[in-house]
Amino acid sequence: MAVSSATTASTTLAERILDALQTAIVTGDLKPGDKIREAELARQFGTSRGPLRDALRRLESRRLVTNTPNAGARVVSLSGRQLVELYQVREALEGLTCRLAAENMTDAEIDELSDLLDRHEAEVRRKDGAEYFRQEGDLDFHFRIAEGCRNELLRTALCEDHYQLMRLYRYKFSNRAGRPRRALAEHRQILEAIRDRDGELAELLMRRHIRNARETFERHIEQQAGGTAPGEASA
Amino acid sequence: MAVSSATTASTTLAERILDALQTAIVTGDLKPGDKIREAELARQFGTSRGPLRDALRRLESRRLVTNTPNAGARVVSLSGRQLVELYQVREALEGLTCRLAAENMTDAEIDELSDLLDRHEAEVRRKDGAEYFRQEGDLDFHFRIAEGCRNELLRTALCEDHYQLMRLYRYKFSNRAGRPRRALAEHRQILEAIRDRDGELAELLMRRHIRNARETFERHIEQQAGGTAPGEASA
DNA sequence: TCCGGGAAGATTGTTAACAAATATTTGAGA
DNA sequence: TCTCAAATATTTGTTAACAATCTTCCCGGA
Repeated sequence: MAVSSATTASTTLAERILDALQTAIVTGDLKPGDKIREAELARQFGTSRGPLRDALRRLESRRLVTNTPNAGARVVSLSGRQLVELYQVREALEGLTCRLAAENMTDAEIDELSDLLDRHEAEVRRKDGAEYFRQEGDLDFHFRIAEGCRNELLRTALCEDHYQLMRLYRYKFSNRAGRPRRALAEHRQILEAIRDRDGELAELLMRRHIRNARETFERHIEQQAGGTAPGEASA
Repeated sequence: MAVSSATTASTTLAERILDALQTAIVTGDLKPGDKIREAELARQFGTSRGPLRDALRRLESRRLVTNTPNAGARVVSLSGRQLVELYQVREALEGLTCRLAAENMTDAEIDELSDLLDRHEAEVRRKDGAEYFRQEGDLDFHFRIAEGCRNELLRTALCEDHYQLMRLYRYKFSNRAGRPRRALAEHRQILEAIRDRDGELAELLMRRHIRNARETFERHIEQQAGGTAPGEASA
């Protein structure tokens, strides 16, 4: 999977469980709101509850799991409002990230980013390719930029926290026909600003890109108003 | 202590240890770079290593503790560069926060914020008061705004993560004579923008406020160039 | 039929002992 | 005296059992 970063052979058992659980959540094997029973999962992974609890605490810090004392853990379930909050924060954070990336990425990294967009363009032309793009390709672009910003705090916050949440809810986003193509065009614009080392413009374009995605999402949930908020357990 | 939020009687043992350890780190009982021995601390708290490890994982997610597998945990030790990164992120995050606060704070909250600044002004007039202000008062202002922004994601990121790190390094910041007074003036400006419900201006002023603090800090570490980076174990 | 109380069951929180890895000390050799 | 390696000691990672809490289901009463 392009986005899930390296599957490094983790040294400690808790870390391996963390990776496996995060993948299970993000790919949908565990769905938002699902109860997580420690004993059951521990048996499933062939370990004891200790390392599993350890992994759960880390997932909690990444906001992929919520825990209520003595009552247990569940896969996170965000309301529409919380998803809008996530977009608001992303707009500020990724705007900064993109400006820094324009200043700090190497020429080689920029060339690779360009290649990535070429591949995305080819994939968008095929129907299933558009599906792929919608699901993982878009985030791949953002991943690269976060890696290019040379600010470890930002990179971690985005790649390890925010983007994993976005993956979890990706099937809710950018559903409108034509959005993938438009998103790709926005990516190209951003790339050009980065290539010109125009940090100010890169920030502006990235903010607008995310604002567009948010507005698409807001229209989406407005359409099905009265219905259940996405990902929330039906009340 | 004004800043440390409520000392709620936590339900679970791990949470109580978390609070106690965070306080110990942030107040300086445990210093940056200090090794954390699980057995020793567990004995100190009168518990076993289980809940203590649990608390350590959570502190790790708040970036107050770093952990290397099989080698143990240490109190975080940020380089000058990492502190500048922290300021960069804060500028983006708190700018947004302040704009939202201008739109969403209640009139009552704004009045309380005004009272807080009055108290700070009185304290700045006394020498030791200036000291207090430099240490905790400044952050208190930022705490209130984060609580007023009505975005839970932002509030948590700032109050639970970033501000605690700032407290840890507060003795490194704003050391220049006159900075507390200037910071207080900036706070007043921000408050007025919030009272006018001028989100755009509030964001701009908050960003400038943090940028000023960062530049003060950058001059500070430039002065002692060649010396050890702040908080880093001397090489 | 609906509501509340309480016992039984399941689940999480905590503990202490064991296994594996890392740090430290000791001593031989140059 | 210094360096390197082996052995020892310390520390972290993991496990399984015990305690406390919550959830569920059943039953009696209105």
